[in-house]
Amino acid sequence: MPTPPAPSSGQPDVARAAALLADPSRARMLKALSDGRALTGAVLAAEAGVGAPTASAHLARLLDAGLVTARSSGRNRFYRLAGPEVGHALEALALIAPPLPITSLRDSGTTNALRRSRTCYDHLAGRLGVALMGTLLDRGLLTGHDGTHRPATAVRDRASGYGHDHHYRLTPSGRTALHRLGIDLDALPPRRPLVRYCVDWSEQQHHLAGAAGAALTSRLLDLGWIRHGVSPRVVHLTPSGADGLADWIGLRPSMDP
Amino acid sequence: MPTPPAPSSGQPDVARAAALLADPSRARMLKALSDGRALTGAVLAAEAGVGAPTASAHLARLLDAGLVTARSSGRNRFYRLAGPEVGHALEALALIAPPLPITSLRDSGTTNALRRSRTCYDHLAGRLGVALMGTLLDRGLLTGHDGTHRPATAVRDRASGYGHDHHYRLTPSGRTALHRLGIDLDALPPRRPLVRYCVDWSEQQHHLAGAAGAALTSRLLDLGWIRHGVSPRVVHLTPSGADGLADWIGLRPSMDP
DNA sequence: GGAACACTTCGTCGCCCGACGAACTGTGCC
DNA sequence: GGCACAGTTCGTCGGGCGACGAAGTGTTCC
Repeated sequence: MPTPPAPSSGQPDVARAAALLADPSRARMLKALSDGRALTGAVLAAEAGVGAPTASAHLARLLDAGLVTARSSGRNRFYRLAGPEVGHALEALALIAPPLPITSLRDSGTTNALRRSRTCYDHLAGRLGVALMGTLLDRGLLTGHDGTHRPATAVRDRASGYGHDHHYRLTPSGRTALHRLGIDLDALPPRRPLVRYCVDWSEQQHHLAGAAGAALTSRLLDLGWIRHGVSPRVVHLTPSGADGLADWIGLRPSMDP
Repeated sequence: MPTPPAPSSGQPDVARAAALLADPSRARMLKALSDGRALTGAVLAAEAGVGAPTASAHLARLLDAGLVTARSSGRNRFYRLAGPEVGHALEALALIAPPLPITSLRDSGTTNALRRSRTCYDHLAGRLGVALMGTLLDRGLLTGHDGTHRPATAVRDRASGYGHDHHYRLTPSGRTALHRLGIDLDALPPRRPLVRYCVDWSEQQHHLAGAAGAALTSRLLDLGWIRHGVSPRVVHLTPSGADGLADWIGLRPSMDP
Protein backbone atom coordinates (compact mmCIF):
# COMPACT_ATOMS: atom_id res chain seq x y z
CA MET A 1 0.00 0.00 0.00
CA PRO A 2 1.69 3.17 -1.11
CA THR A 3 1.76 5.77 1.62
CA PRO A 4 0.89 9.30 0.66
CA PRO A 5 3.94 11.52 0.85
CA ALA A 6 3.68 14.47 3.20
CA PRO A 7 3.38 17.73 1.30
CA SER A 8 6.73 19.40 0.89
CA SER A 9 7.60 21.05 4.14
CA GLY A 10 7.27 24.81 4.11
CA GLN A 11 5.07 24.57 1.00
CA PRO A 12 1.41 25.58 1.12
CA ASP A 13 -1.22 22.88 1.37
CA VAL A 14 -3.49 23.62 -1.56
CA ALA A 15 -5.90 20.82 -0.68
CA ARG A 16 -6.54 22.22 2.79
CA ALA A 17 -7.24 25.66 1.40
CA ALA A 18 -9.49 24.22 -1.29
CA ALA A 19 -11.37 22.15 1.30
CA LEU A 20 -12.42 25.34 3.04
CA LEU A 21 -14.03 26.62 -0.14
CA ALA A 22 -15.39 23.25 -1.21
CA ASP A 23 -18.46 23.44 0.99
CA PRO A 24 -21.38 25.22 -0.70
CA SER A 25 -22.38 27.03 2.49
CA ARG A 26 -18.93 28.43 3.14
CA ALA A 27 -18.52 29.32 -0.50
CA ARG A 28 -21.76 31.34 -0.38
CA MET A 29 -20.65 33.16 2.73
CA LEU A 30 -17.31 34.09 1.22
CA LYS A 31 -18.99 35.17 -1.96
CA ALA A 32 -21.38 37.40 0.00
CA LEU A 33 -18.36 39.02 1.65
CA SER A 34 -16.58 39.53 -1.67
CA ASP A 35 -17.90 43.04 -2.18
CA GLY A 36 -15.96 44.23 0.84
CA ARG A 37 -18.83 44.60 3.28
CA ALA A 38 -18.76 43.46 6.88
CA LEU A 39 -21.69 41.15 7.56
CA THR A 40 -23.06 39.60 10.73
CA GLY A 41 -23.33 35.91 11.44
CA ALA A 42 -27.09 35.98 11.11
CA VAL A 43 -26.88 37.62 7.67
CA LEU A 44 -24.28 35.13 6.52
CA ALA A 45 -26.41 32.27 7.83
CA ALA A 46 -29.26 33.53 5.70
CA GLU A 47 -27.01 33.94 2.67
CA ALA A 48 -25.85 30.38 3.06
CA GLY A 49 -29.29 29.01 3.79
CA VAL A 50 -28.29 27.27 6.99
CA GLY A 51 -29.18 27.59 10.66
CA ALA A 52 -27.22 29.64 13.17
CA PRO A 53 -25.35 26.68 14.70
CA THR A 54 -24.15 25.52 11.30
CA ALA A 55 -23.18 29.03 10.27
CA SER A 56 -21.32 29.49 13.53
CA ALA A 57 -19.32 26.31 12.96
CA HIS A 58 -18.46 27.26 9.39
CA LEU A 59 -17.40 30.77 10.39
CA ALA A 60 -15.23 29.37 13.16
CA ARG A 61 -13.38 27.29 10.63
CA LEU A 62 -12.98 30.19 8.21
CA LEU A 63 -11.80 32.37 11.07
CA ASP A 64 -9.32 29.85 12.33
CA ALA A 65 -7.95 29.34 8.84
CA GLY A 66 -7.46 33.06 8.39
CA LEU A 67 -9.83 33.57 5.49
CA VAL A 68 -12.06 35.98 7.40
CA THR A 69 -11.67 38.41 10.28
CA ALA A 70 -14.22 39.09 13.03
CA ARG A 71 -15.07 42.15 15.07
CA SER A 72 -17.65 42.06 17.85
CA SER A 73 -19.92 45.03 18.36
CA GLY A 74 -22.40 44.47 21.18
CA ARG A 75 -24.35 41.32 20.55
CA ASN A 76 -23.35 41.30 16.85
CA ARG A 77 -20.22 39.90 15.34
CA PHE A 78 -19.16 41.33 11.98
CA TYR A 79 -17.11 39.29 9.55
CA ARG A 80 -15.00 40.44 6.62
CA LEU A 81 -12.73 38.77 4.13
CA ALA A 82 -9.25 38.70 5.60
CA GLY A 83 -7.64 40.07 2.45
CA PRO A 84 -7.87 40.38 -1.35
CA GLU A 85 -6.20 37.00 -1.76
CA VAL A 86 -9.42 35.26 -0.73
CA GLY A 87 -11.40 37.07 -3.39
CA HIS A 88 -8.78 36.22 -5.98
CA ALA A 89 -8.96 32.56 -5.05
CA LEU A 90 -12.74 32.61 -5.46
CA GLU A 91 -12.36 34.21 -8.88
CA ALA A 92 -9.72 31.73 -9.98
CA LEU A 93 -11.94 28.85 -8.96
CA ALA A 94 -14.88 30.39 -10.78
CA LEU A 95 -12.82 30.32 -13.99
CA ILE A 96 -12.34 26.58 -13.81
CA ALA A 97 -15.82 25.80 -12.56
CA PRO A 98 -18.36 24.72 -15.15
CA PRO A 99 -21.22 27.23 -15.30
CA LEU A 100 -24.52 25.99 -13.98
CA PRO A 101 -27.40 25.41 -16.41
CA ILE A 102 -29.32 28.38 -17.69
CA THR A 103 -32.69 28.17 -16.00
CA SER A 104 -34.43 31.27 -17.23
CA LEU A 105 -34.64 33.48 -20.30
CA ARG A 106 -33.12 36.20 -18.20
CA ASP A 107 -29.86 34.27 -17.96
CA SER A 108 -29.54 33.40 -21.61
CA GLY A 109 -27.89 36.68 -22.45
CA THR A 110 -25.11 36.17 -19.95
CA THR A 111 -23.99 32.73 -21.02
CA ASN A 112 -24.70 31.10 -24.33
CA ALA A 113 -23.38 27.91 -22.98
CA LEU A 114 -24.66 25.64 -25.69
CA ARG A 115 -22.07 27.00 -28.06
CA ARG A 116 -19.27 26.25 -25.67
CA SER A 117 -19.01 22.63 -24.71
CA ARG A 118 -16.43 20.11 -23.55
CA THR A 119 -14.99 16.87 -24.77
CA CYS A 120 -15.04 14.07 -22.22
CA TYR A 121 -11.99 12.00 -23.16
CA ASP A 122 -13.25 11.09 -26.62
CA HIS A 123 -16.91 12.00 -26.60
CA LEU A 124 -18.90 15.20 -26.20
CA ALA A 125 -19.75 16.37 -22.70
CA GLY A 126 -21.08 19.62 -21.38
CA ARG A 127 -24.10 21.45 -22.68
CA LEU A 128 -23.75 20.28 -26.27
CA GLY A 129 -23.25 16.69 -25.20
CA VAL A 130 -26.36 16.57 -23.03
CA ALA A 131 -28.46 18.53 -25.54
CA LEU A 132 -27.43 16.06 -28.23
CA MET A 133 -28.35 13.12 -25.99
CA GLY A 134 -31.66 14.74 -25.13
CA THR A 135 -32.56 15.23 -28.78
CA LEU A 136 -31.57 11.66 -29.70
CA LEU A 137 -34.00 10.51 -27.01
CA ASP A 138 -36.75 12.96 -27.97
CA ARG A 139 -36.56 11.90 -31.64
CA GLY A 140 -36.69 8.21 -30.80
CA LEU A 141 -33.19 7.57 -32.08
CA LEU A 142 -32.03 6.43 -28.64
CA THR A 143 -34.05 4.74 -25.93
CA GLY A 144 -33.70 3.44 -22.38
CA HIS A 145 -34.13 6.44 -20.07
CA ASP A 146 -34.91 10.12 -20.25
CA GLY A 147 -31.37 11.46 -19.97
CA THR A 148 -31.64 12.88 -16.47
CA HIS A 149 -29.46 12.09 -13.50
CA ARG A 150 -31.58 11.90 -10.35
CA PRO A 151 -29.42 11.63 -7.24
CA ALA A 152 -32.42 10.70 -5.09
CA THR A 153 -33.10 7.54 -7.02
CA ALA A 154 -29.62 6.68 -8.26
CA VAL A 155 -28.50 3.18 -7.44
CA ARG A 156 -24.90 3.06 -8.62
CA ASP A 157 -24.65 6.26 -10.61
CA ARG A 158 -22.56 9.02 -9.07
CA ALA A 159 -22.59 12.75 -9.76
CA SER A 160 -19.97 12.26 -12.43
CA GLY A 161 -18.34 9.50 -14.42
CA TYR A 162 -19.68 6.50 -16.28
CA GLY A 163 -23.26 5.59 -15.59
CA HIS A 164 -24.56 2.13 -14.76
CA ASP A 165 -28.20 2.43 -13.77
CA HIS A 166 -29.73 2.64 -17.22
CA HIS A 167 -29.38 0.63 -20.40
CA TYR A 168 -29.53 3.00 -23.33
CA ARG A 169 -29.59 1.54 -26.85
CA LEU A 170 -29.89 2.88 -30.36
CA THR A 171 -33.21 2.25 -32.08
CA PRO A 172 -33.26 1.08 -35.71
CA SER A 173 -33.99 4.64 -36.83
CA GLY A 174 -31.13 5.78 -34.59
CA ARG A 175 -28.74 3.44 -36.35
CA THR A 176 -30.06 4.72 -39.69
CA ALA A 177 -29.53 8.33 -38.64
CA LEU A 178 -25.92 7.70 -37.66
CA HIS A 179 -25.39 5.86 -40.95
CA ARG A 180 -26.80 8.87 -42.83
CA LEU A 181 -24.23 11.04 -41.06
CA GLY A 182 -21.47 8.77 -42.34
CA ILE A 183 -20.83 6.57 -39.34
CA ASP A 184 -20.45 2.84 -39.99
CA LEU A 185 -21.53 1.22 -36.74
CA ASP A 186 -20.40 -2.22 -37.89
CA ALA A 187 -16.86 -0.98 -38.31
CA LEU A 188 -16.54 0.16 -34.70
CA PRO A 189 -14.35 -1.75 -32.25
CA PRO A 190 -16.50 -4.79 -31.36
CA ARG A 191 -15.28 -5.28 -27.82
CA ARG A 192 -16.09 -1.76 -26.67
CA PRO A 193 -19.71 -1.13 -25.70
CA LEU A 194 -21.51 0.64 -28.53
CA VAL A 195 -23.67 2.80 -26.28
CA ARG A 196 -22.58 3.91 -22.84
CA TYR A 197 -23.37 7.10 -20.99
CA CYS A 198 -21.70 9.42 -18.55
CA VAL A 199 -23.33 11.45 -15.84
CA ASP A 200 -22.24 14.90 -16.84
CA TRP A 201 -20.69 16.52 -13.81
CA SER A 202 -21.59 20.04 -14.81
CA GLU A 203 -25.07 19.43 -16.22
CA GLN A 204 -26.30 16.52 -14.06
CA GLN A 205 -27.67 15.05 -17.24
CA HIS A 206 -26.45 12.10 -19.26
CA HIS A 207 -24.31 12.37 -22.33
CA LEU A 208 -23.41 9.73 -24.87
CA ALA A 209 -20.21 7.76 -24.37
CA GLY A 210 -19.02 4.37 -25.65
CA ALA A 211 -17.96 3.61 -29.20
CA ALA A 212 -20.95 5.46 -30.66
CA GLY A 213 -20.21 8.53 -28.65
CA ALA A 214 -16.60 8.56 -29.74
CA ALA A 215 -17.46 7.94 -33.38
CA LEU A 216 -20.01 10.74 -33.34
CA THR A 217 -17.56 13.22 -31.86
CA SER A 218 -14.93 12.24 -34.38
CA ARG A 219 -17.40 12.60 -37.24
CA LEU A 220 -18.56 16.04 -36.09
CA LEU A 221 -14.92 17.14 -36.09
CA ASP A 222 -14.40 15.70 -39.56
CA LEU A 223 -17.47 17.53 -40.83
CA GLY A 224 -16.26 20.77 -39.30
CA TRP A 225 -19.42 21.00 -37.19
CA ILE A 226 -17.39 21.33 -34.02
CA ARG A 227 -13.83 22.49 -33.48
CA HIS A 228 -11.47 22.63 -30.52
CA GLY A 229 -11.12 25.90 -28.67
CA VAL A 230 -8.04 27.52 -27.17
CA SER A 231 -8.20 24.91 -24.42
CA PRO A 232 -8.12 21.54 -26.20
CA ARG A 233 -10.82 20.22 -23.89
CA VAL A 234 -13.31 22.90 -24.95
CA VAL A 235 -15.10 22.47 -28.23
CA HIS A 236 -17.11 25.09 -30.06
CA LEU A 237 -20.09 24.51 -32.26
CA THR A 238 -19.43 26.09 -35.63
CA PRO A 239 -22.07 27.93 -37.68
CA SER A 240 -22.13 25.08 -40.17
CA GLY A 241 -22.42 22.71 -37.24
CA ALA A 242 -25.47 24.51 -35.94
CA ASP A 243 -27.09 24.24 -39.38
CA GLY A 244 -25.94 20.65 -39.76
CA LEU A 245 -27.36 19.51 -36.44
CA ALA A 246 -30.63 21.23 -37.20
CA ASP A 247 -30.87 19.44 -40.54
CA TRP A 248 -29.71 16.12 -39.17
CA ILE A 249 -31.80 15.65 -36.03
CA GLY A 250 -33.55 18.92 -35.44
CA LEU A 251 -31.29 20.10 -32.67
CA ARG A 252 -31.27 23.92 -32.51
CA PRO A 253 -28.70 25.78 -30.41
CA SER A 254 -31.29 28.14 -29.01
CA MET A 255 -33.13 25.32 -27.35
CA ASP A 256 -32.60 25.46 -23.62
CA PRO A 257 -34.20 22.99 -21.25
CA MET B 1 -35.32 24.79 8.56
CA PRO B 2 -33.81 27.18 6.08
CA THR B 3 -33.34 25.63 2.68
CA PRO B 4 -30.11 26.32 0.88
CA PRO B 5 -30.68 28.57 -2.10
CA ALA B 6 -29.62 27.17 -5.45
CA PRO B 7 -26.50 28.88 -6.72
CA SER B 8 -27.35 31.72 -9.06
CA SER B 9 -28.21 30.17 -12.36
CA GLY B 10 -25.59 30.69 -15.02
CA GLN B 11 -23.03 31.51 -12.33
CA PRO B 12 -20.05 29.24 -11.73
CA ASP B 13 -20.19 26.84 -8.81
CA VAL B 14 -17.05 27.68 -6.86
CA ALA B 15 -17.65 24.96 -4.30
CA ARG B 16 -17.72 22.25 -6.95
CA ALA B 17 -14.49 23.47 -8.47
CA ALA B 18 -12.88 23.73 -5.04
CA ALA B 19 -14.03 20.22 -4.15
CA LEU B 20 -11.98 18.84 -7.02
CA LEU B 21 -8.85 20.39 -5.60
CA ALA B 22 -9.71 19.68 -1.98
CA ASP B 23 -8.48 16.11 -2.08
CA PRO B 24 -4.75 15.80 -1.28
CA SER B 25 -4.22 13.12 -3.92
CA ARG B 26 -5.81 15.13 -6.71
CA ALA B 27 -4.02 18.27 -5.59
CA ARG B 28 -0.68 16.45 -5.80
CA MET B 29 -1.46 15.22 -9.29
CA LEU B 30 -2.41 18.65 -10.51
CA LYS B 31 0.67 20.14 -8.90
CA ALA B 32 2.86 17.56 -10.64
CA LEU B 33 1.30 18.59 -13.96
CA SER B 34 1.81 22.28 -13.28
CA ASP B 35 5.16 22.44 -15.04
CA GLY B 36 3.47 21.69 -18.34
CA ARG B 37 4.57 18.11 -18.76
CA ALA B 38 2.32 15.28 -19.87
CA LEU B 39 2.48 12.45 -17.35
CA THR B 40 1.09 8.92 -17.34
CA GLY B 41 -1.42 7.53 -14.89
CA ALA B 42 1.20 5.39 -13.23
CA VAL B 43 3.50 8.35 -12.66
CA LEU B 44 0.66 10.42 -11.28
CA ALA B 45 -0.37 7.55 -8.99
CA ALA B 46 3.15 7.52 -7.61
CA GLU B 47 3.19 11.30 -7.22
CA ALA B 48 -0.03 11.10 -5.28
CA GLY B 49 1.00 8.08 -3.25
CA VAL B 50 -2.07 6.03 -4.10
CA GLY B 51 -2.75 2.78 -5.95
CA ALA B 52 -3.68 2.57 -9.61
CA PRO B 53 -7.44 2.11 -9.03
CA THR B 54 -7.59 5.18 -6.82
CA ALA B 55 -5.52 7.23 -9.25
CA SER B 56 -7.73 6.13 -12.11
CA ALA B 57 -10.87 7.23 -10.28
CA HIS B 58 -9.38 10.61 -9.42
CA LEU B 59 -8.17 11.20 -12.97
CA ALA B 60 -11.59 10.29 -14.32
CA ARG B 61 -13.13 12.97 -12.16
CA LEU B 62 -10.54 15.55 -13.16
CA LEU B 63 -11.05 14.62 -16.80
CA ASP B 64 -14.80 14.81 -16.61
CA ALA B 65 -14.61 18.17 -14.93
CA GLY B 66 -12.35 19.52 -17.61
CA LEU B 67 -9.32 20.23 -15.46
CA VAL B 68 -7.07 17.83 -17.37
CA THR B 69 -6.90 16.38 -20.85
CA ALA B 70 -5.91 12.84 -21.81
CA ARG B 71 -4.18 11.32 -24.82
CA SER B 72 -3.67 7.59 -25.18
CA SER B 73 -0.47 6.28 -26.70
CA GLY B 74 -0.36 2.48 -26.78
CA ARG B 75 -0.89 1.11 -23.30
CA ASN B 76 -0.08 4.50 -21.73
CA ARG B 77 -2.43 7.39 -21.18
CA PHE B 78 -0.83 10.84 -20.88
CA TYR B 79 -2.50 13.58 -18.91
CA ARG B 80 -1.95 17.34 -19.04
CA LEU B 81 -3.51 20.34 -17.39
CA ALA B 82 -6.40 21.48 -19.55
CA GLY B 83 -5.30 25.10 -19.52
CA PRO B 84 -3.44 27.82 -17.63
CA GLU B 85 -6.55 28.58 -15.58
CA VAL B 86 -6.01 25.43 -13.55
CA GLY B 87 -2.47 26.43 -12.66
CA HIS B 88 -3.69 29.90 -11.69
CA ALA B 89 -6.30 28.41 -9.40
CA LEU B 90 -3.65 26.28 -7.69
CA GLU B 91 -1.49 29.36 -7.20
CA ALA B 92 -4.37 31.42 -5.84
CA LEU B 93 -5.20 28.69 -3.35
CA ALA B 94 -1.57 28.42 -2.33
CA LEU B 95 -1.66 32.12 -1.37
CA ILE B 96 -4.46 31.61 1.10
CA ALA B 97 -3.21 28.29 2.41
CA PRO B 98 -1.24 28.40 5.63
CA PRO B 99 2.30 27.17 5.03
CA LEU B 100 3.12 23.84 6.55
CA PRO B 101 5.56 23.69 9.47
CA ILE B 102 9.24 24.02 8.77
CA THR B 103 10.65 20.58 9.37
CA SER B 104 14.31 21.03 8.55
CA LEU B 105 17.03 23.63 8.75
CA ARG B 106 17.08 23.61 5.01
CA ASP B 107 13.59 25.11 4.89
CA SER B 108 14.18 27.84 7.41
CA GLY B 109 15.64 30.18 4.86
CA THR B 110 12.61 30.02 2.66
CA THR B 111 10.00 30.86 5.24
CA ASN B 112 10.66 32.59 8.50
CA ALA B 113 7.18 31.83 9.59
CA LEU B 114 7.64 32.63 13.23
CA ARG B 115 7.76 36.31 12.44
CA ARG B 116 4.47 36.16 10.63
CA SER B 117 1.60 34.84 12.65
CA ARG B 118 -2.17 35.14 12.86
CA THR B 119 -4.71 36.30 15.34
CA CYS B 120 -7.47 33.79 16.05
CA TYR B 121 -10.44 36.04 16.85
CA ASP B 122 -8.83 37.60 19.93
CA HIS B 123 -5.83 35.43 20.68
CA LEU B 124 -2.62 34.49 18.89
CA ALA B 125 -2.69 31.61 16.47
CA GLY B 126 -0.23 30.46 13.87
CA ARG B 127 3.42 29.84 14.43
CA LEU B 128 3.87 32.49 17.10
CA GLY B 129 0.81 31.26 18.96
CA VAL B 130 1.92 27.68 19.12
CA ALA B 131 5.54 28.57 19.87
CA LEU B 132 4.34 30.72 22.74
CA MET B 133 2.19 27.91 24.06
CA GLY B 134 5.06 25.47 23.72
CA THR B 135 7.38 27.69 25.68
CA LEU B 136 4.81 28.28 28.43
CA LEU B 137 4.61 24.51 28.77
CA ASP B 138 8.36 23.94 28.57
CA ARG B 139 9.01 26.55 31.26
CA GLY B 140 6.38 25.09 33.59
CA LEU B 141 4.15 28.15 33.37
CA LEU B 142 1.32 26.12 31.90
CA THR B 143 0.50 22.49 32.47
CA GLY B 144 -1.95 19.82 31.35
CA HIS B 145 -0.63 18.43 28.06
CA ASP B 146 2.32 18.80 25.75
CA GLY B 147 0.76 21.14 23.20
CA THR B 148 0.46 18.66 20.37
CA HIS B 149 -2.64 17.69 18.46
CA ARG B 150 -2.62 13.96 17.73
CA PRO B 151 -5.42 12.99 15.36
CA ALA B 152 -4.90 9.29 16.03
CA THR B 153 -5.73 9.62 19.71
CA ALA B 154 -8.10 12.60 19.64
CA VAL B 155 -11.41 11.99 21.34
CA ARG B 156 -13.38 15.15 20.64
CA ASP B 157 -10.70 17.45 19.27
CA ARG B 158 -10.88 18.20 15.57
CA ALA B 159 -8.22 19.45 13.21
CA SER B 160 -9.21 23.02 14.02
CA GLY B 161 -11.26 24.97 16.48
CA TYR B 162 -11.59 24.89 20.25
CA GLY B 163 -10.11 21.85 21.94
CA HIS B 164 -11.80 19.71 24.55
CA ASP B 165 -9.60 16.73 25.23
CA HIS B 166 -7.09 18.37 27.55
CA HIS B 167 -7.38 20.52 30.61
CA TYR B 168 -4.60 23.10 30.55
CA ARG B 169 -4.14 25.36 33.54
CA LEU B 170 -1.69 28.04 34.60
CA THR B 171 0.75 27.06 37.29
CA PRO B 172 1.46 29.48 40.16
CA SER B 173 4.64 30.56 38.42
CA GLY B 174 2.64 31.00 35.24
CA ARG B 175 0.25 33.36 36.98
CA THR B 176 3.24 35.23 38.37
CA ALA B 177 4.80 35.51 34.92
CA LEU B 178 1.64 36.99 33.45
CA HIS B 179 1.40 39.37 36.35
CA ARG B 180 4.99 40.50 35.73
CA LEU B 181 4.01 41.25 32.17
CA GLY B 182 1.23 43.52 33.42
CA ILE B 183 -1.78 41.24 33.17
CA ASP B 184 -4.16 41.22 36.11
CA LEU B 185 -5.77 37.79 35.97
CA ASP B 186 -8.26 38.67 38.70
CA ALA B 187 -9.63 41.50 36.59
CA LEU B 188 -10.50 39.26 33.66
CA PRO B 189 -14.16 38.47 32.89
CA PRO B 190 -15.00 35.83 35.51
CA ARG B 191 -17.50 33.88 33.44
CA ARG B 192 -15.17 33.23 30.52
CA PRO B 193 -12.77 30.31 31.00
CA LEU B 194 -9.35 31.59 31.94
CA VAL B 195 -7.43 28.98 29.97
CA ARG B 196 -8.78 27.36 26.85
CA TYR B 197 -6.93 26.14 23.82
CA CYS B 198 -7.49 25.86 20.10
CA VAL B 199 -6.18 23.23 17.78
CA ASP B 200 -4.30 25.35 15.34
CA TRP B 201 -5.47 24.40 11.89
CA SER B 202 -2.22 25.32 10.19
CA GLU B 203 0.24 24.03 12.76
CA GLN B 204 -1.65 21.04 14.23
CA GLN B 205 -0.45 22.21 17.61
CA HIS B 206 -2.37 23.88 20.40
CA HIS B 207 -2.41 27.61 21.01
CA LEU B 208 -3.71 29.52 23.99
CA ALA B 209 -7.27 30.80 23.89
CA GLY B 210 -9.72 31.81 26.62
CA ALA B 211 -9.52 34.97 28.68
CA ALA B 212 -5.81 34.52 29.32
CA GLY B 213 -5.08 34.10 25.63
CA ALA B 214 -7.02 37.23 24.78
CA ALA B 215 -5.42 39.25 27.58
CA LEU B 216 -1.96 38.16 26.52
CA THR B 217 -2.54 39.13 22.92
CA SER B 218 -3.92 42.48 23.95
CA ARG B 219 -0.96 43.09 26.22
CA LEU B 220 1.56 42.19 23.53
CA LEU B 221 -0.11 44.75 21.26
CA ASP B 222 -0.03 47.36 24.03
CA LEU B 223 3.65 46.71 24.58
CA GLY B 224 4.37 47.00 20.89
CA TRP B 225 5.79 43.50 20.81
CA ILE B 226 3.41 42.52 18.03
CA ARG B 227 1.59 44.63 15.50
CA HIS B 228 -1.01 43.99 12.85
CA GLY B 229 0.11 43.52 9.29
CA VAL B 230 -1.47 44.73 6.08
CA SER B 231 -4.11 42.04 6.55
CA PRO B 232 -5.62 42.71 9.98
CA ARG B 233 -5.63 39.03 10.75
CA VAL B 234 -1.87 38.74 10.32
CA VAL B 235 0.34 39.93 13.16
CA HIS B 236 4.06 40.54 13.00
CA LEU B 237 6.51 40.12 15.81
CA THR B 238 8.42 43.37 16.20
CA PRO B 239 12.16 43.59 17.00
CA SER B 240 11.36 44.81 20.50
CA GLY B 241 8.87 41.96 20.75
CA ALA B 242 11.51 39.43 19.91
CA ASP B 243 13.75 40.87 22.64
CA GLY B 244 10.84 41.16 25.04
CA LEU B 245 9.73 37.56 24.63
CA ALA B 246 13.30 36.38 25.06
CA ASP B 247 13.63 38.35 28.30
CA TRP B 248 10.18 37.40 29.56
CA ILE B 249 10.04 33.63 29.03
CA GLY B 250 13.06 32.73 26.98
CA LEU B 251 11.21 32.38 23.68
CA ARG B 252 13.58 33.09 20.79
CA PRO B 253 12.28 33.59 17.25
CA SER B 254 14.98 31.41 15.76
CA MET B 255 13.75 28.41 17.67
CA ASP B 256 11.97 26.01 15.38
CA PRO B 257 10.54 22.76 16.73
C1' DG C 1 -0.65 -17.25 -28.87
C1' DG C 2 0.77 -16.28 -24.29
C1' DA C 3 2.64 -13.25 -20.88
C1' DA C 4 3.31 -8.77 -19.02
C1' DC C 5 2.13 -4.04 -18.46
C1' DA C 6 -1.05 0.01 -18.06
C1' DC C 7 -5.28 1.10 -16.84
C1' DT C 8 -10.30 0.48 -15.55
C1' DT C 9 -14.22 -1.38 -13.05
C1' DC C 10 -16.47 -3.58 -9.17
C1' DG C 11 -17.57 -4.26 -4.46
C1' DT C 12 -16.68 -3.15 0.14
C1' DC C 13 -15.31 -0.64 4.30
C1' DG C 14 -14.65 3.06 7.42
C1' DC C 15 -14.02 7.80 8.23
C1' DC C 16 -15.24 12.56 7.75
C1' DC C 17 -18.30 16.15 8.03
C1' DG C 18 -22.52 19.01 7.33
C1' DA C 19 -26.97 19.25 8.98
C1' DC C 20 -30.21 19.90 12.96
C1' DG C 21 -32.60 20.79 17.73
C1' DA C 22 -31.78 21.69 22.42
C1' DA C 23 -29.41 24.10 25.70
C1' DC C 24 -26.24 27.55 27.01
C1' DT C 25 -23.56 32.14 27.14
C1' DG C 26 -22.98 37.07 26.39
C1' DT C 27 -25.06 41.50 25.39
C1' DG C 28 -28.62 44.98 25.09
C1' DC C 29 -33.18 46.83 26.13
C1' DC C 30 -37.07 47.89 29.06
C1' DG D 1 -33.95 41.96 37.31
C1' DG D 2 -36.21 39.84 33.51
C1' DC D 3 -36.68 39.21 28.72
C1' DA D 4 -35.14 39.05 23.97
C1' DC D 5 -31.62 38.69 20.60
C1' DA D 6 -27.12 37.04 18.64
C1' DG D 7 -24.14 33.64 18.74
C1' DT D 8 -21.94 29.22 20.59
C1' DT D 9 -21.63 24.45 22.19
C1' DC D 10 -23.27 19.72 22.56
C1' DG D 11 -24.97 15.44 20.92
C1' DT D 12 -26.72 12.88 17.20
C1' DC D 13 -27.72 11.30 12.49
C1' DG D 14 -27.04 10.21 7.72
C1' DG D 15 -24.74 10.81 3.41
C1' DG D 16 -20.56 11.30 0.71
C1' DC D 17 -16.32 9.69 -0.60
C1' DG D 18 -11.42 7.99 -0.57
C1' DA D 19 -9.06 3.95 0.18
C1' DC D 20 -8.12 -0.99 -1.14
C1' DG D 21 -7.93 -5.90 -3.39
C1' DA D 22 -9.74 -8.64 -6.94
C1' DA D 23 -11.00 -9.08 -11.49
C1' DG D 24 -11.32 -7.42 -16.05
C1' DT D 25 -9.95 -4.88 -20.55
C1' DG D 26 -6.75 -3.11 -24.01
C1' DT D 27 -2.09 -2.91 -25.79
C1' DT D 28 2.60 -4.38 -26.50
C1' DC D 29 6.37 -7.59 -26.51
C1' DC D 30 8.40 -12.03 -27.20
